[in-house]
Amino acid sequence: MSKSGRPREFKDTAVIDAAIEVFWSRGYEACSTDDLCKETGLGRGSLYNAFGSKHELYEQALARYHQVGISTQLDILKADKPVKERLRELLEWEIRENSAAKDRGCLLINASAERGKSDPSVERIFNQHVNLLERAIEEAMTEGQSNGEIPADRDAGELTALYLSSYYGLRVLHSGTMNRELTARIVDGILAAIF
Amino acid sequence: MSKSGRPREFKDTAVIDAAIEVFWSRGYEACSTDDLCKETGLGRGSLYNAFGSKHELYEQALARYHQVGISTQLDILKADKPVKERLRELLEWEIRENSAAKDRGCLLINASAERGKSDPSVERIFNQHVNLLERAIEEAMTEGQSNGEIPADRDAGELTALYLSSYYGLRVLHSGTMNRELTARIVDGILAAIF
DNA sequence: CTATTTTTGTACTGTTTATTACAAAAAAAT
DNA sequence: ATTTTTTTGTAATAAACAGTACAAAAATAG
Repeated sequence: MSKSGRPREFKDTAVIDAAIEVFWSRGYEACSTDDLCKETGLGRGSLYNAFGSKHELYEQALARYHQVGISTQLDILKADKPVKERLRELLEWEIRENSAAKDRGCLLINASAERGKSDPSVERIFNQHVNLLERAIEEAMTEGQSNGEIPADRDAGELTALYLSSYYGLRVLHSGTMNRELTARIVDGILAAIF
Repeated sequence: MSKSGRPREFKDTAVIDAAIEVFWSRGYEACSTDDLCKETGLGRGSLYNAFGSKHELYEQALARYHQVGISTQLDILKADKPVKERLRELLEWEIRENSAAKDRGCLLINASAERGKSDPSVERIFNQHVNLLERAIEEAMTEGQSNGEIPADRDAGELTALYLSSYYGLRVLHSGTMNRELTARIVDGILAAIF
């Protein structure tokens, strides 16, 4: 059972990774299908044959970025370490990640800001990402409270919301201002507020 | 000394306000000069004669949005009230503001996410906005410490960074997820962490 | 080899884009 | 009333856009 003809000359994931780079650097509207062809190395025929449209490729790029990103973040939050270390390491991961991404910030936040109100698929994936992160943070908080790292009389939901919002603020302010002193103070301030 | 001919049929500020609405709803790249003409009510001739280009109108829109926004936020932060009330009121202002803006969030954050890395004027105005906000928050924090509202042994710079990042996270998460329970918990969590 | 299937590059399509050109209109100055 | 200055709407322009058509190429299956 297989009538395979000529095989593809590219790996889908490599193309999507290249597309992530393009959308990350220029955003959705400012990048053209020509840009996508050039950066992925595909011709128009191949690109449209494999992905259907610019928007479908965008969706796959966001989905992959989400997938990779959420898994590394959840790994950090669920590691077998003191809660304080995990929460610090997530913040430090963001610092490194943003540097590696040339201060372009988080692709999902950028997508939400550019297209969240006009593209339901962007809104959906952004919500999913935040939700998974929020749940993992809350688990860490309650764990910290039951092992004595965090005062048990504080509201776990509030602690979670505080950390989550500071984390997203960090991402926006770090890439937007590139003020390293400010970001260092944010990291210290978040941890000092919880522990 | 004035050789004035036919006077304008529009007020510049009204046109810029209409342009703010367009850029806020669609972003920079996704909105066309036709959109701008339709929403401002100007013909192409008038628009180009008065503003020069789409980008120059964008710059004026961002500048006006910044001006109006920073002044109301600084008014709240410098009001003659307990520091705790001021800091709460800024968060509550954001809730109302975002609702009034139909969950489109902050135009400057959106602009920074869409174009911060490719448009120097966006980066400049975003930095200026954040800086003014940061300074006013720090003033409020040190004032709170000297009048006993805030424990004096905590680092004012860290408290400022914490509040600022949470505030920006609130803005992003509020408009991005439209999760009202989360935003309420963020507000409570920020205040509980400082007072 | 031949038949079949799929990929690939190129040329093309029709639309939309930002911006300009320009003449008619409208007001003010003299 | 005529000149001067500016605004205004329309028409035009050239480039860029997302997407399509299609034939040649390349591989497998038999």
